[in-house]
Amino acid sequence: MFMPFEDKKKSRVTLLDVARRANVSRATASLVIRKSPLVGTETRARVEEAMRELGYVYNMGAARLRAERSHTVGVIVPNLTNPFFAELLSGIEAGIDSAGMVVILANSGDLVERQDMVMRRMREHGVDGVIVCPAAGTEPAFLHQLAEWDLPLVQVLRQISEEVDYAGADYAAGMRQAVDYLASLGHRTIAFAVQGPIHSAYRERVEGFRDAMQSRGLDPSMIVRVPNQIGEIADAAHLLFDEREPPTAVICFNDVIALGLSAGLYDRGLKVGENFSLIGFDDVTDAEAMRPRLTSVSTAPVTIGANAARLLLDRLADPIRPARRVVNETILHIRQSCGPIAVSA
Amino acid sequence: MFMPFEDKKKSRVTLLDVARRANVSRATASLVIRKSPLVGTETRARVEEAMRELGYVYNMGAARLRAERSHTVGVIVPNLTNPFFAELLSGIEAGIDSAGMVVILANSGDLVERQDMVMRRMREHGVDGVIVCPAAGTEPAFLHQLAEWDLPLVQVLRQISEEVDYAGADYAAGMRQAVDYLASLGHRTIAFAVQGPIHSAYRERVEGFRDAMQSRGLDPSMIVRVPNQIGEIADAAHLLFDEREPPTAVICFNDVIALGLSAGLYDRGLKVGENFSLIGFDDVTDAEAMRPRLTSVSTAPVTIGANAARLLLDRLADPIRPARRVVNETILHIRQSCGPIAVSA
DNA sequence: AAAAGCTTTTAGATCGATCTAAATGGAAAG
DNA sequence: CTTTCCATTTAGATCGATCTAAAAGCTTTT
Repeated sequence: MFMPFEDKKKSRVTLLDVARRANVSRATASLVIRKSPLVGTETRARVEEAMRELGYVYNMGAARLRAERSHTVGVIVPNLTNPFFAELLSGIEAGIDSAGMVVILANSGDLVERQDMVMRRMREHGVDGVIVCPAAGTEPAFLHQLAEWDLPLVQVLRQISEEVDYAGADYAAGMRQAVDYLASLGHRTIAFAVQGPIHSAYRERVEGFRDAMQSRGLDPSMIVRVPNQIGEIADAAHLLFDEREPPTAVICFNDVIALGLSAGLYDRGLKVGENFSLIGFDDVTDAEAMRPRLTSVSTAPVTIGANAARLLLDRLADPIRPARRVVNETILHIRQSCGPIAVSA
Repeated sequence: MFMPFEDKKKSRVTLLDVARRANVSRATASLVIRKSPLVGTETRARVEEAMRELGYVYNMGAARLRAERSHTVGVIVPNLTNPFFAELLSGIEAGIDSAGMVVILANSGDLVERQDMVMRRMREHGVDGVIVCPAAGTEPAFLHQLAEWDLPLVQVLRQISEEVDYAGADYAAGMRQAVDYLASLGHRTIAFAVQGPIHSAYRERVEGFRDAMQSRGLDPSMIVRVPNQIGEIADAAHLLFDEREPPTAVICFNDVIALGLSAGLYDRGLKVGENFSLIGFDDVTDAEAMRPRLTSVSTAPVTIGANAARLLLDRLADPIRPARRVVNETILHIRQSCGPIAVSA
């Protein structure tokens, strides 16, 4: 807190200053910092005391130069304003932080060129590894390039290459849960409302929907694209009823769509949960606060983030172990936005 | 992309390698990287060519050690799962990124001890400056300490010290806008629903509410605390009606509360916008998707983040200029959640 | 032809840690 | 009393850039 021996305007306190004050060598002081078992108890105490007295601050930059370890992890997300990614980031940050490392954050804007740029920056900053939710359109070559450069890497949420660690959720199973639930309520014509750029998580959800529908003998072709702006989604609800045979239920690609469509259905005088059924995906915190409360497939983004952090830390500990996939189970959180077909008809 | 002369398993390409290949000295190569006007055009081209051929990657860590500049900015937020902070972060990241610097992110969890810890880590990593939304209960001494350490600092959203740069919004004016609007609709008994830890932004809103109410001769004492968990807010709506004289309108501390109370009022059979009026604060993207659409005071978190980034960059350029405050105007975004008192009565 | 004034290039020290390989001191073994 | 062994400690090189101050090439002026 106070630094009696520091000259205010003078340069920072270095390890050498600490060493001198504790009557040891620079090397010994360095060992103390790194908690080496080599130093004697009495010496260690003296050095620690000196550090405190001088208000010493470790210079990570200098250490990194020599030790080739920066205690820094790059995190690249395609979007920060979406609460889903914010929760993901929160999980990653907590995991990385608890390992004594820090997160260097970057936003790719879901653009591969920006992603290239940002990745270069990460390399320049000497990150020990990178957790990336790959921008839509990322080539597998991109990830392999990084592996070539010996940069430990974890993919999160979206999967580009099988040969690289991956943390995500079982979107296809989540879709099956949603379809099964609606089918058990008697629904036969079910729409799927989608949005945004095409990437692996998108395809997994679409294919999960198709498979689940087909395996029950239902028509899986009613896939409707809605606008990306949340305010415009409500006005797109009419798209559902332009179909030959209008659906009695809709599954949404994410909760944002569910929120928007819920408003749009309300505007059309439909009562969600009574004469129309709606299922969201992701189960963000708002789902609980909607009326009717939104039934949603929970993908637990914070947990996925924590898994990604774990994967990266493990990878740093063992760079040659084969690639691993950690796929989180989804949970269908049943609330009030779905009802039996009988009532709808 | 390809590195014909690199030995795969061999150590990284350094500036010296580049210099040798271009037949110049290390110093000249360094000048090229830093875009110094001193080097001749022909030489510059030769060096850049060599960098490309060797697949050279700048080592920021080494540069920082010598130059005392890390091109790194620390950002400390109290919470990442709240979409409001995510949007703020998005604005900060964009601003910092456009200056060619990167963001080191940390989460204080709104705890001063964690904030101390995290701040130490930032210093160890040699950040050039810090943007912090101070944890509730942060002492002014904490910020002054950092100034003492010559660590450029910007406060964002919450204001602890007048002597440190600050970016925020004019919460008090926002409250006045809300109160004035409701008063113009004829409301006389207006409640204020609050939540969360006490900090400057909290106090500014509460005081703004009090002042605005008092200056119109209205009773400003109906301040109700609701739970922090969004799912529990709806059930707390009854608190509003436990008052001696139940309010006809409520202003919410933030949109999360508005969303929750809207649900709670719905559960009680009240029609928001018809026989009860509701105003949110922050105008997050969800406001547009609620039904009825939420009238809310916009605080534009992305803009505040951009302002904070600007302030820090300016401060880095001129460390001795006096502290500045950038306070964003709020805008009352009128939608459908408020109605005239006549209908309510 | 020498001096002066540019522009461009460079050798070598330097930042603050870690690492290697060797030195030191004391206890145990011969 | 010397030798061996173990636990500590250390001097000095090193990481890869930047910085300083001076040198090397050019023109232009005297």
